[in-house]
Amino acid sequence: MSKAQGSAALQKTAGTADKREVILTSALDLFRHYGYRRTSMEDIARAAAVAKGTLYLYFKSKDELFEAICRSLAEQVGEGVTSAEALDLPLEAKLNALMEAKLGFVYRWILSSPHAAELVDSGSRFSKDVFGEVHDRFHGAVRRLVREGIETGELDPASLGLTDDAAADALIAAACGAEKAPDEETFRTQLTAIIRMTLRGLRA
Amino acid sequence: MSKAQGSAALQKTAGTADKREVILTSALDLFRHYGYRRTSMEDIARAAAVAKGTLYLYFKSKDELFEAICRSLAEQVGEGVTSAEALDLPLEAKLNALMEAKLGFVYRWILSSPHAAELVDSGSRFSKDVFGEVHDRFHGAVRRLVREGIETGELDPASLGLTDDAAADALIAAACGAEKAPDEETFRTQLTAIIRMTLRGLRA
Amino acid sequence: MSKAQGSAALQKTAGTADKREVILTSALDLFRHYGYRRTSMEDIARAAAVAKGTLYLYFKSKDELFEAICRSLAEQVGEGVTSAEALDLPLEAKLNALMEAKLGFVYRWILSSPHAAELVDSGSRFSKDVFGEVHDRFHGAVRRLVREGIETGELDPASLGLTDDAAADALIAAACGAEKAPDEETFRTQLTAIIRMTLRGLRA
Amino acid sequence: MSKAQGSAALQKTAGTADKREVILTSALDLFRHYGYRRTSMEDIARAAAVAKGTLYLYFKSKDELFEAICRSLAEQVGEGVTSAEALDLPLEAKLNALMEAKLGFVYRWILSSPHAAELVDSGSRFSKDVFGEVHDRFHGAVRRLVREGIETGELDPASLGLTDDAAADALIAAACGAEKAPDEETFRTQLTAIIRMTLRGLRA
DNA sequence: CATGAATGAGGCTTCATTCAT
DNA sequence: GATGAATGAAGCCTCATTCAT
Repeated sequence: MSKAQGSAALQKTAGTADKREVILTSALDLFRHYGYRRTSMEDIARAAAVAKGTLYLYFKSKDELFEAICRSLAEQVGEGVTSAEALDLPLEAKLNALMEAKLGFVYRWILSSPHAAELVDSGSRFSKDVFGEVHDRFHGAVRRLVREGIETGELDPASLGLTDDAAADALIAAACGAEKAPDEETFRTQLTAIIRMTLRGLRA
Repeated sequence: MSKAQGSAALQKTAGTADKREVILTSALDLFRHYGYRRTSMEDIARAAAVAKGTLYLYFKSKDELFEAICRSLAEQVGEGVTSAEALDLPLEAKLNALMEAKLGFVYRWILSSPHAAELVDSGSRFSKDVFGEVHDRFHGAVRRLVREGIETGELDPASLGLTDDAAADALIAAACGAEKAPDEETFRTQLTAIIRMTLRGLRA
Repeated sequence: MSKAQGSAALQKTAGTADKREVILTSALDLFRHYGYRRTSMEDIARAAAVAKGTLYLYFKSKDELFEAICRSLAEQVGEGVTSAEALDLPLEAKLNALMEAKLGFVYRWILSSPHAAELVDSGSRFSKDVFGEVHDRFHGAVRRLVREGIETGELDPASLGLTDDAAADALIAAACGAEKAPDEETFRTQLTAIIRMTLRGLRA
Repeated sequence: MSKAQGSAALQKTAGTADKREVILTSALDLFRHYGYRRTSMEDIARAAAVAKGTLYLYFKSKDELFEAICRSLAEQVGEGVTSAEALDLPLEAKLNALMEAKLGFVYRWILSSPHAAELVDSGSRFSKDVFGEVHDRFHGAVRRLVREGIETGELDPASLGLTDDAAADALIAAACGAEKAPDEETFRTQLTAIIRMTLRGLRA
């Protein structure tokens, strides 16, 4: 009924040019709160303060609307990762920045939702394609960072019986574990702790 | 259509007494393969070789059927954790056993499915309650293990600026990151790597 | 609204075994009165005194329901043609019987409807297949009849510059013109007149 | 999508004065190819290279647009019939000319379309009114022709037990049967054959 | 206990029509 | 006059759930 009346009011003041944006925002909001299944196109239309038919002027179907949301998020994450990659920082700080860029953003926008998992799953049909590029870039950045650490003698995965890449992958996997944190503060605390622990474990 | 004809035939031979079990098994199977949304009560009935109405003799609703599955899984995980806890092993081996008991089982049954996320999400409404107890027990076990390690002088979280419990929580979080592995072998490899890295990081 | 309340009441007394039949009858009735487009599944359900969902237990879609109607009619026409073919009558009488079997039935059930044309067209996607067999049988019967007439010396299409089959085809086409009659009496009168005229024209 | 892009381009060069004509032409084209239901106002607008709203400047509704098409066709048929009526030809030739004027035109523009039936039906609500006048004129012309034939002694419907008008009506009905021909050549062949047969049947 | 035919609310989508620019 | 973004009623279909047998 009045699921998203509040945000509708706020967004109504937005110009008509970016109605598409309003729809995307409203939809993401509802998906995060109620999940993909439980959010009907009617709900989205109401939240965006447009008619149901209007949604179909901007998105061919509910699925495509969802895909557009994902694409938009992926883009933002991508930019964050690229920025972090350009920073000139010591190893641990840079790893933190990279992880924060990737996981932090995703965390704040998606995973903090009670329906995070379903959202990710609903998109699983295409999320490989949508999130693939940014994921690869992130992966590459971490691997490079690890290799640099090895070259400078700061890291030594071999002493743990790990190849360079296996170490990087494990580093990433471990950091991802922080995503399950119940709130953002915990998330950040855990992410830092994990990175510190694992990096120390990899040190020569 | 014939989604689960195969298992239906197999299960038909089961006694009528454990029809409830057959339904649970068939449903889990379908949920894992097709997701919660795309699995209809009709599909489940067919797979379990019973009539649709029969499902409602054993479970009040689709949601409750799903909850029962979760409860059953939680029970099995709980038993595994308890067993692992009772083992008399060195620190790293025991941590591995505990993690394997908790994560490995969940991984094999849920997360390895292409619809893992949706399943986890579908249960999010109540998963706290269902998985809460086993989760707490697991958590307690790891914390105890960490404290033991500190007492024996093997671990020293303080040197990383972490409290005992924060270290245990980060350990768990990091291990959970392995759940995203694409296949079981990778999962096991990464789990081992993560534990080795983090434990070494925590060593005195 | 109350489009077909009347027939609904009548049909409600029918046994549940032939609910499929009730649906078919109700649907044909509505299609004839209101056309395919203007008849909604809801209307049909109401007329058949069943729920909307029930329709889908018997027919996969609106189109398929329509196809089933056509198939049923084709079957009945086919039987009529077969019966007429078996009769032992003089040429003109037999031609009349055949035409009546084919055109008369179609006329009474479909073409008398103000939406006849749309119905035929709606089915055009498959009507070739559905009505094809009966149409061919009818065609063959008329052609055989014409050839017999020629053999007995009663007919002589050649004197009009027509081959045997062209004569038969023209005979059929001419008779079909009667289908446009505004009422059944006119239809029958015209059919008789057309057959008499054309046959006399073909006589030796 | 690009249903009628081609003709759109061609028609774009037309002056704005006869935009109405362009719309009519484009719409008829689409109706013939795709049927009334499957042709949306959007399709028509695109094909006519105007905006959707423009259609409503010239026609109050989709139905009225269709009615205008019918009216335009009726007018052309009417002119054809009037021309044929004025010709000074022997009986059979004149009948052929009249039939060709009426049926041939309709055939070429409507009935040759795969959606003929639906079109005819879509107009059934008002086609009596639209096609009524031309139909009556045609009817009258044929009846007069028959009466002339009787007066000159060329025809003798009474010998078949038919009144003058019944004979004329049956003649028309029979000729209409040719409309179902699959292609124009067959149509013309059958029309000629039907007229020859029936006229010979009516000869004294 | 078991069945499965029946239900009907609810979801997604289309499209004729309107109206502010 | 012309536009095309916006509308919202209406249609088709799915599926969790019920209940008479």
